Amino acid sequence: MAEIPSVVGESGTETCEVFHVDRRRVLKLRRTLMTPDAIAALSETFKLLGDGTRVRILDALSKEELCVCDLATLLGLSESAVSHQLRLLRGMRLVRARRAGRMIFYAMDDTHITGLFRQALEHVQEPRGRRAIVSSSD
Amino acid sequence: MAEIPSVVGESGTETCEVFHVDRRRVLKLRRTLMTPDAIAALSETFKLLGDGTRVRILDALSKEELCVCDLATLLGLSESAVSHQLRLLRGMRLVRARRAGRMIFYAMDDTHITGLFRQALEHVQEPRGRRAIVSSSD
DNA sequence: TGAACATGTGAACAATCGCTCATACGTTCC
DNA sequence: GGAACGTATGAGCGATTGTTCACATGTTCA
Repeated sequence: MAEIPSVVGESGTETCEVFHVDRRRVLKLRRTLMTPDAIAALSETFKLLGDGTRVRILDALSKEELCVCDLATLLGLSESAVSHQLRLLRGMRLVRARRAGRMIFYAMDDTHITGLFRQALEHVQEPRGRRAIVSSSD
Repeated sequence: MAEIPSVVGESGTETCEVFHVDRRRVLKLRRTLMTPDAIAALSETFKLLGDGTRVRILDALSKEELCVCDLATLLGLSESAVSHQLRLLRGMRLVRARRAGRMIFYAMDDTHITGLFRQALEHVQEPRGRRAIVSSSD
C-alpha cells in the first residue's frame, strides 16, 4: 500500500492527465475515502476470512462449539494446523476460547461473521449474465 | 485444504480420542458443513477483499465511477498495479468495466460488497472487552 | 497512417502465508 | 511427583501474493 499523494492534478481537462473527472469532484472524493486505519482493519479481517481452512473452521464453529481435537478430526487437519489457525482467529476476535479441564472449546465470537458469510454467498451465487467490456455513451 | 476423512471416531467416550462431543452429534454436524464449492467460493471472495490496495480501490469505486488513471493518481499507485488489481476484481465480478473512448471506467458491480464492508467494519469497531481464556463449568 | 495516450499483461522478485515437525506448556489422574 | 493427554508455539520450507518493469494492445486525432 503506497502513500496517498498530497497534491493531485492541476488541470481540469477532459483527458486523463491527471484526472479525467472534474478536479473538484475528485478532491471531494478523496476526503470521503476511508482512513488508513479503517482500510487496514477491513483488509486484515477479510484476509483472515480468505483461506479455505479458516472458512471451514468458522463454518463448523458457527454450528457448534468444538475443541481443537474435534475440529482437527472433523476437518481432516493436524491439531497443530488447527491450533495455529485458531490463534489467528482468536487474535482478530472471530472466535472465543473456553477452557474445560484440559480441553479448550472454541466458538464463534461475533455474530457479524455469519452475516458476512451469508452476504458473501449471496454474491457468489448471483446470476452471471455479465458481458465483457461494452462501449457505451460515446 | 485436506480431504475430509470418511470415518471418524469409534468410541463415544468423553475424552478427545477421537471425539469429545457425542459421536452422533458430530456426524450430524459433518452433514451440515458447507460444500467444498461453497468453501472455495467464499474464501476466494474474501481473499480478494483481504488486501489493502483492493479495499482502497473498491472504497473509491463505491463512491464514484473512475478510470484506471484516476484510481492510480487518487491512491498513489502505478497504473500497472491498479490494472492488475482491477483484473482480479473484474474476474470475481466485484467491479464492472465500461469503455468510453480510450478510457475504461470501473464501477462496483455488486451491492453486496458495500454491505460486506459495512458489516466487517461493525465487527472491527466492536467494543473490545474480551479477556483471555477463562475457566468455566469445570 | 503514425504518433500519443490509456490500459492490459507476462516475467521476475521480495514478502507473506499455511503447513509440518519438534518441542513446550498446562491440566488430570495415578 | 510423574506419566498421559490436549493444546500452544517457534523454526523452517514450499507455495502463493503484490508489485515493478518492459512491452503489447487498442483507441483517438492529426
